[in-house]
Amino acid sequence: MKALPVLCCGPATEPLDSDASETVAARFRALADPTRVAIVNRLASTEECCVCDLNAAFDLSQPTISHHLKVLRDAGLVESSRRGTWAYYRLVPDAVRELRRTLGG
Amino acid sequence: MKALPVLCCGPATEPLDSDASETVAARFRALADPTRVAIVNRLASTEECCVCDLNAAFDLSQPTISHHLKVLRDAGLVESSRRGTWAYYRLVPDAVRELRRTLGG
DNA sequence: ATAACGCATTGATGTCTATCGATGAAAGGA
DNA sequence: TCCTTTCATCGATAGACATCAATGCGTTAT
Repeated sequence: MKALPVLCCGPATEPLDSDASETVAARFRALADPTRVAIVNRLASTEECCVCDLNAAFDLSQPTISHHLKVLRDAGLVESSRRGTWAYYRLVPDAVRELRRTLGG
Repeated sequence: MKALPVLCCGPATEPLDSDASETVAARFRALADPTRVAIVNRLASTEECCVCDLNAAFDLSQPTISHHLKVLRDAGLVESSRRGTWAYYRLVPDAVRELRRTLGG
């Protein structure tokens, strides 16, 4: 999981090389699906959430939710920990902040 | 081109309905490609740019660049105007700000 | 020990998308 | 008028992705 350039689209932005563009695009790609946006949205106001709740909240199969969580994990936007049988997911606020900062401001 | 919800991922975020999630995801999807990130990056520091310059700057065919510009236009992130034979593209700073705000202020 | 539950992974499938060559449309120049 | 340039659109294709059923694995309950 590579570090994000400071700016991509804000005023006074420095030119990105193609590698940096790919890194930024990869981060946005993680949020380019409505289900993942909804998952992140839920985690943003829930502190912590077990997968079973997400499975219940979305009208999608359990493997599909698991897939989306993996995409978000690989992007560094969420992190998880197992406690007993359950897996709990949390948002990584720094990752969101970093992404916001990339948009300038 | 729908309006973006105020927040999707910031602290104290309100729950998004599935329609709002799709709207947010669509905006991110426009930036989910390295070429489009690079185009937006270039426009962010160039004020205005004709398509011919973009064609020269990227190692991609002219139809491909044109396709990416259409995606960015449909997302409201850029706008264009023709002057004579040339088409000039500009960033829409408000769209970028709106997207940044969605990530939490 | 065995059944049941929670979650991840695998494999398959249909859809979306990035890319290109070919073509079209509009404008300018010879 | 005809040719050239600039850009958009069309049609085709290969690769990526969202989705599900089936399966595997670890944990808890009976």
